[in-house]
Amino acid sequence: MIKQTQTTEESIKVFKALADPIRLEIVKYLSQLDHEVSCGEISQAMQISKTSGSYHFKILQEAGLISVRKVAREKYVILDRSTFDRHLTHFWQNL
Amino acid sequence: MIKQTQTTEESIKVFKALADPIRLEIVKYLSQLDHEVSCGEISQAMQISKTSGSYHFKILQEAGLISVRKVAREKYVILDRSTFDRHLTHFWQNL
DNA sequence: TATATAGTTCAAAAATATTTGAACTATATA
DNA sequence: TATATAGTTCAAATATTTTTGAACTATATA
Repeated sequence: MIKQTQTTEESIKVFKALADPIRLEIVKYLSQLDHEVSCGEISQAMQISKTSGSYHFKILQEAGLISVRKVAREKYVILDRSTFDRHLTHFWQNL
Repeated sequence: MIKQTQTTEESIKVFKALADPIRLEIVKYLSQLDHEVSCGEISQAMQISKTSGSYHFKILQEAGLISVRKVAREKYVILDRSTFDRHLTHFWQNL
């Protein structure tokens, strides 16, 4: 049993990040693939501009919902499920 | 095992509703008491005006996170835990 | 070297969300 | 009946979020 701490601020960031249709679709897409995917591939799949993609990835990353690996020109993202667990799955425990 | 359906729109409403410090505090307060509480009592505990309270309760209600019972002049609210379960606790199952 | 590709940054515009106070409805009580 | 209480509604002001395109950095490739 692991003791969790999280500030209200962190939770707000997570809920804000999930409170947008594009970002929720990105999460759904990543959860189905369940491996690293490049930002370009995701932007294409979501039909959004790269500028818009860049904005939304930043918000997801700052909420801790995705983690990011830079490989040369490209950026690969993957879900960080521990953050979902902490804030969603174990919502009542950590409130 | 119960089959769940939920639209993206519903999920967005829930996450938006939780993406605000006042509303998250209201949820925390209600979860600790775990029984019906009047809007007035909550507004007082949160130190917000009744107008602001009214606004936030509406958003929580429209997201399905609280249910409401009107008794004469007063309005009593209580958490609807099934909505939290559907959208948070069982996030991955229902995505 | 020249050109293409992946992604970022910036500022302006547009869209949404929140706060505020005044006026309101409905019910309770002196 | 007069007054107080609980909560709603409205519109204006403010704050925050999202979109957009142009200019940019860094890397790859012809």
